[in-house]
Amino acid sequence: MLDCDYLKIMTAGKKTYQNTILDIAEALKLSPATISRALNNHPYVKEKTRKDVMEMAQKLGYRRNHMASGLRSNRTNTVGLIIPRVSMFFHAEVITTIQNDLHKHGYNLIICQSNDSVSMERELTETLFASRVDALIAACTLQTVDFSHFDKFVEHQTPVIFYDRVPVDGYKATLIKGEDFKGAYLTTKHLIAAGCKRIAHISGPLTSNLYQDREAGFLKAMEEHGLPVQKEWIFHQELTHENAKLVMQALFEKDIVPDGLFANNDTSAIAAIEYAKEQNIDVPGKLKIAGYSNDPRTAIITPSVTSVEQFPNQVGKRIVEALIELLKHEEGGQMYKTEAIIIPVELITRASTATN
Amino acid sequence: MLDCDYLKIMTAGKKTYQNTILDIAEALKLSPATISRALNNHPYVKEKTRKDVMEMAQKLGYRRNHMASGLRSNRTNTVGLIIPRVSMFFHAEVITTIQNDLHKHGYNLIICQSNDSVSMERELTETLFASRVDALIAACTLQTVDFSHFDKFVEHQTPVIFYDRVPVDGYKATLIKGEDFKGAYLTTKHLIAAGCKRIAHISGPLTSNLYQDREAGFLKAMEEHGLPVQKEWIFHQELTHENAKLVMQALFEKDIVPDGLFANNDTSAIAAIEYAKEQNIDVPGKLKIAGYSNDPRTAIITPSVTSVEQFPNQVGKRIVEALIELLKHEEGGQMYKTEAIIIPVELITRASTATN
DNA sequence: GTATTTTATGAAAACGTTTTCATAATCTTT
DNA sequence: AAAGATTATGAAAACGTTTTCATAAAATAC
Repeated sequence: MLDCDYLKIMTAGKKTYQNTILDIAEALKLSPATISRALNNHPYVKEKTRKDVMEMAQKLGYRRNHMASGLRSNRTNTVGLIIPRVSMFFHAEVITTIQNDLHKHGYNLIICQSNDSVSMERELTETLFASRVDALIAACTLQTVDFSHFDKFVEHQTPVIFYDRVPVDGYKATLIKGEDFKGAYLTTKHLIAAGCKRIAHISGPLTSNLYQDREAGFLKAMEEHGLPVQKEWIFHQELTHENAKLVMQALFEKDIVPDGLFANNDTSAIAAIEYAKEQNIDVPGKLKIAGYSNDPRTAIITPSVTSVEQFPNQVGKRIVEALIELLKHEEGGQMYKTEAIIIPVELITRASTATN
Repeated sequence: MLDCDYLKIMTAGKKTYQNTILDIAEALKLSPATISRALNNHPYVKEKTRKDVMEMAQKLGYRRNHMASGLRSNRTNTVGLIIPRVSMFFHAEVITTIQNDLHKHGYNLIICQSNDSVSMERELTETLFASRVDALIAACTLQTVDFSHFDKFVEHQTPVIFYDRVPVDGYKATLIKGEDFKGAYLTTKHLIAAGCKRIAHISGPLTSNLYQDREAGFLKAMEEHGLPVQKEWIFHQELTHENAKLVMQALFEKDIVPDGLFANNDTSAIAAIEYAKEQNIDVPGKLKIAGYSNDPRTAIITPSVTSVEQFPNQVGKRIVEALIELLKHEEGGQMYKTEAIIIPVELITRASTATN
């Protein structure tokens, strides 16, 4: 008869076959406290004990109950993420990196989509707060101007990181943004250098800092070159395929038509290319087109589209870096970085803006 | 002096300003049990009481602690998801729907990426199991042939749903798959009908049921039309851009070249189109090309690429439907659907396979 | 060899809910 | 009006950890 009393635990007629810390304690004639310490690499536990515990845990197929431990220790090892939509190229890439990097540090990621609805975004902050996430990452809705639904996290000392679409400086959260002014400035200058004199601009809603900054960049470049800006050639709208087509129609049924177009996302730029093809408008001969985000489609369409690379993987990487640092010195340490983290952009020039 | 004793709770010098069920109980002179029942819409609670509780909860900014409730009730209202990569078009779309639909039913989604590594996939099952997810959704690695790391969920009565890349029938889990045989069969027939006689086939690793089924569909169509299948024109490989280009080089440096290509994903098909452009091979004149998945890029490239639509949103929708049903009659009910759910496919024909 | 520090363990409380059991209050039925 | 059924509430245990406090054992210092 072997001394495998503990095996009874596994086969006992309990409703659940889940082994707990108490089962390990019983099997080894130790207290639950010691088991917990051993499993958590607490310094005050004998090497031999730790080894025994680890082995027994393995043997019993023990798995820590995250809810119990989270309840007691007030940590969940879970980070929440709120984004408009998973399936946008830029965001999909950012998420990929965030999830991979967080996993390396032992954190889970709960992903929630606002579908670009402010009320949904608001609701999701409730859900994630109730889930007691250790930190929150958010790319807000374009319509989000009031950020008060994030206040509860700040008050509760939970780090919040905004990226892409961020609140104004001064909010007690970490901000990670791209060089939107510069991206737009470079693109516009590039169009001008390629010979464009009458440049139209498809922008997003000005409720978002993103498009404010880009428009400023656009205007700066135009101004520097003494080019007139026509108010009715700047469009503020949701950046969809359909809207972009409508804009093109409106623009090209007039007598004076633009010879350059700076669209604020690639979907719009692609729609413009398609319209030009349909109407036999020569791109880049008669009209040069640039987009934003360097979506893979820009490289594939004919003509390929000049766009601004935003390095989504860099964004994701920096987000996790910042987060881990903030989570390290919890209690006491700053819950946010005082200055925004800026991710550089790069203009990728392609056929749609070529000269000759 | 107003009777707002309960306000003290909010401002008391506690370390955390989190209000609990006990605070509501105290404020209303009720027991925590009643509060809990009121909040959970338990039938045995007076209408007036429920109203009072709701109001006070609102007033105190109460938010349920998911960990505490999960610990006690053994439910987390969280579903785990394991996929190869978030940023693949098909998966991004599936996730979008899953997350949105699950949220409607009050479930959170923890998304994990295996990066197509079997060992990572194995590790993630551990993590998600320890998190006590109420259910698991998985799209496995192409190399996953042993599914034993999912056994713990099955044994623990936790529903598991596989999609896209699934284990053989008979595993105690719900299976959701596309009509892979049919998709490949239709595509091949279409190529043949368009006049192709020498069709090459870029397949994935045969470790996955996906590519087994598709290859069977391809072979069936070829056989039906009495076309010879050349072993060396069937390639089993990781479906990357680079690999596809290599295949094209290999194929077109021979004397006898194919006049049709059926690629098992769109990335490969697009790579083939690019190669053809570089080498001035007329598509669809000299070579007709078809892909799989109906990635947005297929519609945009010139020539646009024939592909197979898999309806990712349908897939996501059906996954959640099945899940909710399984979770409803927990305890006792089946933990899986005995027969696989099949999502139809549709061949989208485009310029790359057009005749004359 | 005693006093002190350091290391190692255990007992018990705590985390915030849910749920069982008991009981009180109310409503039906006779 | 008594008996039974139903509705409404409370007390207390439970979920599986972590952590505080106390104390025992070992190591170090005097």
